[in-house]
Amino acid sequence: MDKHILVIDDDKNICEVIKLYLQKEGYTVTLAYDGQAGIDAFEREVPELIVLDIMMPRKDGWDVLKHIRKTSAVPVIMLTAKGETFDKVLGLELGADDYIVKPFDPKEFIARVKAVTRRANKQEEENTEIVYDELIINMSNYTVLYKNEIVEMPPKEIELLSFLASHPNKVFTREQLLQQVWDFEFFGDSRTVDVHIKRLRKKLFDQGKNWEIKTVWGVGYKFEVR
Amino acid sequence: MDKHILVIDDDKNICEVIKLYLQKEGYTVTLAYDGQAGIDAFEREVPELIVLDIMMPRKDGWDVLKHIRKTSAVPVIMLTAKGETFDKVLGLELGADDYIVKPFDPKEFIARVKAVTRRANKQEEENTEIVYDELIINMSNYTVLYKNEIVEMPPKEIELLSFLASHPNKVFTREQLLQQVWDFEFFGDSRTVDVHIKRLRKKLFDQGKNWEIKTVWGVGYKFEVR
DNA sequence: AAGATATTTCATCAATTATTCATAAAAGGT
DNA sequence: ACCTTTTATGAATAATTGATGAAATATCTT
Repeated sequence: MDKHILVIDDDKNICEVIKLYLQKEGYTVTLAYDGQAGIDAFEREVPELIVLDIMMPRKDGWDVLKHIRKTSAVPVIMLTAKGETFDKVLGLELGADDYIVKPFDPKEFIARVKAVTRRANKQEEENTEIVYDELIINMSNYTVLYKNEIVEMPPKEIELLSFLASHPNKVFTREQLLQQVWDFEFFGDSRTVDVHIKRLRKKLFDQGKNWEIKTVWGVGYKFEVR
Repeated sequence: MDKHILVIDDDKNICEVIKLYLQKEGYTVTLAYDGQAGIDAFEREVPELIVLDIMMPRKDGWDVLKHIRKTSAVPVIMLTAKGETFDKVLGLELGADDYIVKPFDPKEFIARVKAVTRRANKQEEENTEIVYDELIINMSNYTVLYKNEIVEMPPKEIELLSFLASHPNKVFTREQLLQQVWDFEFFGDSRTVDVHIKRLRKKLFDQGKNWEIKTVWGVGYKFEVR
């Protein structure tokens, strides 16, 4: 994942502040100081999210959004100054994902950014089908096919399998898995992961497949593909 | 690793004291006596860590931090005088990594410095792949490839190998290795290192490779590259 | 609300890895 | 060559970590 965000706003101070916050969260940030520059940057960089001010000289935020939506479903958060009325209907129609009123609380801003990107990523994940040889994980209908047979599995197991399988060969600690697959802030027993791994292995047990859920002793688990 | 630290504080006495402690730990130290000088030094030197006082004339610590964070994720420890309240929220938002209240205990200070740098280095190391000819150490998979074959190894050995290999030609004493590769404060037998070295050599034994884990008599070990 | 299903926790055992120790071997100094 | 210091190594022991079945909770269905 690239974690790249494009910020389009003619107020350079605001840009800087936003950039700061986002960078602290680990995002790479591109700034554009007017609508046209924003469109150019967008076409050059393929960001994961766009933060877009409405009131800008020449090409305003609505124009930019319209333009972007012609070719892309990238999530967009609109910025609007206090006092300015935000036309929700228009926003909705044009496909804005959220809007924030300036001046805003940094925490809230970050929270919204995360919410929107999470939603978007999820949607992406939900529509993904992961295929390894005879294993097909389909997250849009929560089914797992193994050797052409449907393997019945509870959701958590599917999610865990899906997460591991979508990052092949990378080792994750139990803590990382709990964070990624379980709820955002989950402080349960890390043995929980073991149990789910065990069940997955039991259900998908077989010789001679080209992948395997492997234990990395003292570290965690990985979905290993040969 | 450069082990270079930049200290920014207008109190020259404190600067000197800090410098002393840090140098005793083997760091190279640059001092800057006001915010602007600090920024200049930062741009010139690329330190591994910055120690930054908040209350300074003209450009205060927050300004400096803001400036630095525009371009860099270098770890920063903030200094704050007793009585002064440290705005944790602001600190967190701006991306400070830790803060220490003056006057401080030298031991604690050093401990924090080490903790912060360790954290930063770890993150860097976790995503690294080290390649020497026919040896490939991948820390994100926890795998070692030697002559295109996976060499199974317990984690400690991989970590030791990885550490040595990522500092080629540098000699480490057993004590240093215990500190760096083992847990922070590990007071075990230093022969433990020998045993792990032995096992590594056994597993990676071969003639005519362009690297070697070499014993430096009376000192320690190094990963020597020809 | 009862029953079914899913998830988490827990206790125990087995497997793996880490550490220590005793002894042998090697290196350095005189 | 001889003695001292340091390192290498094999084997024993200790400590950690993982797998697993079963029990306890939580969640979902009807």
